[in-house]
Amino acid sequence: MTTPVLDARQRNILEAIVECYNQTAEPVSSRRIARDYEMGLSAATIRNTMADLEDLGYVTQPHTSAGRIPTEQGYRVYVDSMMTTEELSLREKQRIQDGYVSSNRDFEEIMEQTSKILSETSHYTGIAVSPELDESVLHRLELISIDSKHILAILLMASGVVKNQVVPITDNLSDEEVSRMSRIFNEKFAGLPLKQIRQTAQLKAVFDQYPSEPMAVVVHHTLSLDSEIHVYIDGASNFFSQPEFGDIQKIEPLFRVLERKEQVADLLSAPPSEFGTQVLIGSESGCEGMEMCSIVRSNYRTQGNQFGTIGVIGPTRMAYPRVVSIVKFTAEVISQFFEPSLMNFGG
Amino acid sequence: MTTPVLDARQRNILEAIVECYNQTAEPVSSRRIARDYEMGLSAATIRNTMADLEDLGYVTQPHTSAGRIPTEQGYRVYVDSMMTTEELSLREKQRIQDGYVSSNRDFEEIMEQTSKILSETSHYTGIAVSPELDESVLHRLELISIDSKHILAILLMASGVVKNQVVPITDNLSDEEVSRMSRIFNEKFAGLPLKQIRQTAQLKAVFDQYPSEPMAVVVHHTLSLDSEIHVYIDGASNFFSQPEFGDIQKIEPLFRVLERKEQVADLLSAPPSEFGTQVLIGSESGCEGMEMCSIVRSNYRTQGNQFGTIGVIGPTRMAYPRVVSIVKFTAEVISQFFEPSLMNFGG
DNA sequence: TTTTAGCACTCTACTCTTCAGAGTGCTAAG
DNA sequence: CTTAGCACTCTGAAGAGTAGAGTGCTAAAA
Repeated sequence: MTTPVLDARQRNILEAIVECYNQTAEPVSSRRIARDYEMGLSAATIRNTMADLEDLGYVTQPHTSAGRIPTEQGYRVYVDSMMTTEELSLREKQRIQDGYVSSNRDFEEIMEQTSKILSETSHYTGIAVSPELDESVLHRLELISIDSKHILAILLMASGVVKNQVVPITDNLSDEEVSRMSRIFNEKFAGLPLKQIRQTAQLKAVFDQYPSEPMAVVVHHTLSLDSEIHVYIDGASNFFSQPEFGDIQKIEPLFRVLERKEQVADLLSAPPSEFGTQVLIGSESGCEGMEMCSIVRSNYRTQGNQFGTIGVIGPTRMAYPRVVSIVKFTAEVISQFFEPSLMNFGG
Repeated sequence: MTTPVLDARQRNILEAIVECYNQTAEPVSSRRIARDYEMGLSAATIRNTMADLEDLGYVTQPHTSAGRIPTEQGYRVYVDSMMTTEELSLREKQRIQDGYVSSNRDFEEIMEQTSKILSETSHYTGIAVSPELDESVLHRLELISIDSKHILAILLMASGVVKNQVVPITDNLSDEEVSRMSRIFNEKFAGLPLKQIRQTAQLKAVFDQYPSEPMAVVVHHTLSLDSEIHVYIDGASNFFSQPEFGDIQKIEPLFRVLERKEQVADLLSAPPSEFGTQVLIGSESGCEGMEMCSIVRSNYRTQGNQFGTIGVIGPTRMAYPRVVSIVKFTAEVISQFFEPSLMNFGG
């Protein structure tokens, strides 16, 4: 399907409709555009053009005698080829960066702060999704003997993330045995992604050098750690301030979706081909309950070349230029946190 | 203020009003009670008693020609002296315990599962609050040298919780120096609650045995770790199913509160004098936005004799007997997870 | 050929009224 | 002390009327 080309006037009027509707949340009338946007055209002329835009599918009328509101298709061309993504002011950039000062650069804390900062600066719902641990590269494993029945396995990931796992053991192992185990493990596996380690570790032959029982237990438990993607959400209740969500029927399905973390993670995670910042408008997300929402998302990079996602969910009637700038800039800020100079222990 | 004593009939009718209202969410009429509850009394007689109950403050009328609904005071006597807390069926107990089978006994995962289980079995909002780390006893500190610029500090808490902290250092420290630092630290501090360690560590004299600079840095960073209480919430959108929350004005303030995790933690955390299971009805919680809600909460015990809280938040019109049983039982199940036989490394 | 003024038409949203139904309080009889 | 009966009150739904906003169309003006 080829999108019909709009002439200059049609573009101007569509842009005016989008911007006016985004401010007021009410259908935009021809008179309003004639009055508020200096086009040198009368309301009647604008009416004609609006009828054209409606035929082309860019705007629609809630009812016969109402103004126009943009369709998803209308928003799509606006986002793709009309809006000018404004650079954030220094003040706002500072504000975003300041949001992180209190944090200890602890991974979880950064994620939490991110969702909060995104929601507070955008006034919509902020979301941060951790990278999939499974794809992440193991830098080193450390084993510590806790007591006669437990070992603590510490996984230092190349990304800077640290994960623990308590491993129950039956035999009492000496400190030497424990450190030998970690040495063997690291010789085999340090530098590989967890996923691959998991696959390889199933081959028993790998451990023929060592009495297989305790080693197998340790490996098994170590690798069975929670590899879930974590999702951090903040500012969901900002939706209550949006007039078009002033109705329970409108807002309930949305909150039901936001409570299913895995679904939110899928929603935010871009197809691997696409990097950078994207906008999903309305039903483009393909998510039931999110038809009235748009998503602005962006990738960040952790050190092990892992990618996580952050984003903002708001009403379709969203301040796109601003939100795109915020999400993009915040993703850059996070990526910096994970840059070698700051967090390197993967020399 | 002494609560007036109710006679048997008044008690029966109050109980009937509470139970009927809890089922229907609509004001209860005298006729309905006469018909549905076998009291051998006519509607007129019940009306008289209802008027008495209203004078005493146990029930109220939304408007002159409507039935009665219980007041907070009415719910209070119901919860305190009328309802019979039913024992959960074996099936339900099983269901709760099964909710944990997939989990690795990892602390965070148990908390997440708990909020989910509470919400799914109660059909209200389930909440789990971790114990305050600050009060928690440190079992042992381990230091691992990561690279020339970073040490990893691992805090093994007596409760079974494990926390990490990456500590940046300036001098390159040998493995022996690192292990000597942890030895000194443990000699001084193992077995003490974090809070006390924090206070003592401020006295420089404590470290006179060791070149104070690197040690001080390590101690400072180690103790500055995120000691926040974590709050896990699930099933908040169950409120949408409650007819009395069918209005944005009713549900918005509630969701605003649920988004402020610290506030939820305060709400759930009982005054230290009270253990066991408690019910907070309506404005008893003293929390703005929660006037239409009740809270059922219970403590669980971690191994270091630390106490966390779990609970359920639902409408004042809540199935109290059932929810109290659920919360109580779930708290017992969690406490078992932390029992020495399963998780001991604090010999 | 394009733009605009004018006008009839349509639809919404608000207000007002009416009316049935539900439930009470009161009174007087059982 | 209990109950039947009845007048009274209040809600909520349904219907009618109205003002206002906005459109589409037509015919004149540029």
